[in-house]
Formats: sequence, structure tokens, C-alpha cells
Amino acid sequence: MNLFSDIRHLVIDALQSMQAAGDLPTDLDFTNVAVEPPRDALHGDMATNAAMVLAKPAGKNPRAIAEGLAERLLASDVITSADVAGPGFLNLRLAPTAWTAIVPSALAAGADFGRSDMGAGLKVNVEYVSANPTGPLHVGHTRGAVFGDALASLLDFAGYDVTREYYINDGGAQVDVLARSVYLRYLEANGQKVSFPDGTYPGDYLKQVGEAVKTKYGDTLIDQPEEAWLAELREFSTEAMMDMIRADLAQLGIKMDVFYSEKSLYGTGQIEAAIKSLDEKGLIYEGTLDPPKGKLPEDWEPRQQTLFKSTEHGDDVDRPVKKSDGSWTYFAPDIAYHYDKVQRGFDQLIDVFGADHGGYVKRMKAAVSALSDGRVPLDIKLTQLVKLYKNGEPFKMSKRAGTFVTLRDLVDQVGSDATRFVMLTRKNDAPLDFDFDKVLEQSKDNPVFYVQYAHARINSVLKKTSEAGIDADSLIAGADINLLNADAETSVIKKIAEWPRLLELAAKHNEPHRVAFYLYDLASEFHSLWNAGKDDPSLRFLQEDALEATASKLALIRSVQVTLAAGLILLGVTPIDEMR
RNA sequence: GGACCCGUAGCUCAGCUGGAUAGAGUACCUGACUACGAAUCAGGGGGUCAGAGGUUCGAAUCCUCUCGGGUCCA
Repeated sequence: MNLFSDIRHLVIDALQSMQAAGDLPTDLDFTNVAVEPPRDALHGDMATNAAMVLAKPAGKNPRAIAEGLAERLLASDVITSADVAGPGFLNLRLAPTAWTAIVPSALAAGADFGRSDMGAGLKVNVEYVSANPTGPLHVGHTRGAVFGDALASLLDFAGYDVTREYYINDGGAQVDVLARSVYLRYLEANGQKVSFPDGTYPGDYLKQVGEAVKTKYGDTLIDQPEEAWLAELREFSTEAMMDMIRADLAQLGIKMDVFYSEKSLYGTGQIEAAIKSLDEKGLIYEGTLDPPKGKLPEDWEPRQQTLFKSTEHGDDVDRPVKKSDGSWTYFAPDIAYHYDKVQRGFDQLIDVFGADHGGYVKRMKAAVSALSDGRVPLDIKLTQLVKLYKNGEPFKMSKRAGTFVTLRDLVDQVGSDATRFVMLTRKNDAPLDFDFDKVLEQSKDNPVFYVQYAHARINSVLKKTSEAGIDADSLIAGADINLLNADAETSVIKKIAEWPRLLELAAKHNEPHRVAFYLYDLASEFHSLWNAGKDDPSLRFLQEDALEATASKLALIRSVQVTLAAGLILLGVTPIDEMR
């Protein structure tokens, strides 16, 4: 039940009856007509911009339209007042029963409260993490992982058919580096003293892989030339790294539907097919790029190469798909990979990248636009950097020295729930400060705690009820929700009613952080109502001498709990029943 | 040099894709436990939405330029 879309339907109906009566032209587009919560609650329960949006195309005065609309809306028993305000806003008030109906609706839906069919089963592919298989996931990957996973859940909840996908970059030179590094660890496992020159990975995490190589191959690879072991170790090490990465993701409760290998694109004709597809559209040519504008790199020289005319699809310059020596660029397999996604029949693609891949956005969008003839939209979400703090001090890490903070470090220290929630309390395109101490702090300064506390507090009330010998569930089932008429209660109900609408907006804009902020607001409404009971005993949840009132209040807070739980689960955070 | 992201209260950030008097937390000041957890709540002060133009009924939001920070650039 989405009260806002219900009322919007009423508005559209009224507008259509105005058209039928000749008060409005018949060829109007209603898509921009919105019904929203007013910024200031004093204005009413809901506001619509219909009159202002339609004034120009209808060639009429907005206030005149609004007045006609108000007259028709008042015929409904749901609308109790409709006032024209300002330049042509129409402020509506709803009958109290319209609001309270959200409570049983939430209770009946339970964990599915807010689920929407907005996505209409469209197939969406969300690609995220996609970290190189050369080591464990670190903090930056964690943010992308959490964001991508919450986004995927959000879209699923909003009625899309979602595929979660990880692209394994196992085709490039970095996998050779990995294999050589593992070889060194293998030698080490065989008792040799080794050092790690520049261009190898010195991290300790490869020690166990070296051991595993020894277990499998014994001493047969020692003193062998690189050609003898490189291909085998590349395969072996990539597998080992992916096992490690899968385990890391599992720590956050993330499970991918598809792991897609870059390597699988080579030698199978898939890259060639993708480039051919572009070629057939006249978008591939042999040419020379202009030098980069401004400062010229020292070693710049014009080179003939195979180029993709990405400028025809919104890019700034054309992009090479083959180097001058005839080998593929990194871009070519990326094109082939996205071509494959298009061919798998996805209606929408979403890529979650780290901010350092910002430069790829335009060319990737151009490629997908070209490959799908503009049919499949690609949205690319960049997650900005995470800055770590400990005791208020920036926490330094160095990838070169192998001392970076891993996903595992984070989860071990603060837990999966806190890690996930905190990472979602910022827009993806804003940098994030992650303070180890703050995340564990038990105060309202810490949103994880604050929201969990509200959920647990409600549980505590329900527990208290049963301790008093009252069966809360049957009481709630028989509750007369229209007893909930105090302002403090209505305010909570209105916040609950916003949930289905908020969820659709968050899904529409691919912004899971809105869910996190909403949950904080809802928790705040609840804490506020709790405290109101101290000044006004009639607002207390448990009133043993007034069971009917108690029933309605328990129904209310239980619906708050249901909403909090639905939102938390969506973000991958466990709603807890008791604070430690 | 160019591209992308960001700039909102002292600090950390929201702001529902163009709506009404720009909101939270924190910090500061004042107040509320005979209680279902005060791990919370109520109230107060605090703003040139980086700056300047433009678009229109209406701009923190869209466009242009400038300044500042970040990321990237065969």
C-alpha cells in the first residue's frame, strides 16, 4: 500500500474528469504531476504540483486549475480539505482513517512491507566489486561491495529481476605478476630465501598460496624456467585469490549470482564479434589520435591504431581498441563483456566502479549505447574514497608495503552490520570518513546504533507485555487502529506511510543511502513518541487498565518495527532484538 | 592542459532530480528519569547554499564562467 500513489491516482482521475468537462485540453502529459509530502507539515498532509505543471501546456492560470481540481478532489471521502496556496500548490488533508490504514497494511506485509512492482520484472544486471584477483579485498572494495549489494537488493525489492555479477580481470599482465609472486612464495615454502623486487606483490597473503603450490607440485617447479610454470601458476593463483575474495564477500553476507571471467573472452572470438558488431555500424576505423590537449607527454608520438568512434555516442575523443602492435587494449575485452551482457537480454545495466575509474565512464556508456543501439541504458555509479580514522587520527595504509586495511580487518573489528550501515550513510559520490571508534560508539551520533536501538526497544516493550501475562500478538490482531489519534502517534504513522514511496524513489535513482537516512528518521520518530509517554501517560504503550488502547499502540510500534526490519534487511543489516 | 566528482550551520552530512520560511547529527546553552533501557527526549542560538552572471511564475538543485578540494588521463 502506497498512500502517495493512491492519492496521485485520485488527482489524475480528477484531472481527467476536468478534461472530460472541457476545463482542460485533452492532450496533456501527466507524468510530471507529483503528490509529495509538503516541506512544512503545517501546510497539510500532502501537496500536488499538478496545477503548476499543467498551467503552461493548458494555457491556463495555475490557481484556476488548482481550484477546479480542489473542488473535484473534495468529492472523495479520503480528502477532507484542499487549499490552494502560493503560486498554485494544492495542499491536501486526508481523513484520519486513510492514514491509520497503513498500520494493518504494514503488519500484514511484514518483511515485504514496501515491496513494489515498479520494476515490472525488468532484467537488471548490477556489476560490482570486480576487484583484480591479485589479493584480498581492501577498504575501497568494501564500499563498492556494500553499495552494489544494497543497490541490488533495493532493485529486487522494487520489483526488478536482478542479477549480481562480478567481472574477474584475469586476462591482463597483473595475473602474470601474481603468478611470479606466488612462485617466489613457493620457493620460500621450499626453504629458499627470497626477496620481492618491484613489480611483484609482497603481501603475506600469498604465503599460503605458495604452500599450496608446494603441496600440489612438490619440488618439481624449482629451477624451472618461467615458461614451464607461468601458465599453470596463473591459473592456480587466480583460483586461490578468487576463493579468498569469495570468502571475504561472504563475511559481508554477499553472494554473487555470476562470476564472469575476462580470460574467457580471449581466444573464443567474443572480442572479435563485439568489435565486428561496432564495425558493422561504421564505428571502427584505422586512424591516429590527436595528442592530448595541453602538456604533451615526453614520449608522445602519433601512432596508427584501430579506433572506436565513441564520440558518436557522447564521448570526448575516440578510443583505441587495438594498440599499434595489433594487440587488444584493455578497453576491447570490456566492450566484449558488455556486449555479452546486452546479448544476455538485460534491460538495464549498472556498473559500480571505484572513483579511480571515473575516466572510463563516458567510453563505457558510449560502447553500450552503440552495441545496443541505444536500447539498453547503462548507469555507472562511482564510489568515492574511504578515509580511515582511528582515535581521531587518519589511519595510513600502503598498498606497496602490503599494509593495507582489508575487508576482513574491518569486519573483524566492527562487524558486518556496522560496516555495511556506515558505508551506506553517505551518498556514493561523496567521500566517506570511516572512524573505527565512532562506528562502535553507542550513542545517537552513531546511526547504526540508533536505528538498532529503536528496533530493540520495541522488542523490549513486546517482551514486557508478555511478561505481564498479555498475549501481544492476539491483542495486536484485534486492535482498533482508529484509536491512534494523538498528534504524536499520527506523526509516526505518517513516517511509516512514506516508506513505500521512499523505496521507489531510492530505487528509481539507484540511491540506497536514502534508505539508511529514512531508517534514522523513523527511529527518531519512535524514540520521540516513547519519550512523549513520560509527559503524557495516555501516550504510554502499555496501559494495563486500558487494553483496547494498549492494543492499538502495540500495533503501531510493531508496524514501526516491521518497517525498520524491512529496511535493515534490505541494506544487509541484521535487526537485533536486544542491545548487548 | 583536459575530463569526471565535490563545495550547504564551527565540524560531519541530508535536502525526495525545479517548489513554499534550506533541514538532521555534533558542539554550545536550558530543561525532562517514582519509567516499557536517560544508550533517549523537548527547547534555544547558529546560513551570502564557494562567488558572479543566466534560464522562469519559482534555483542549493538546470546552463555558462571564476575560485577551491579530490580522482583520472594511449
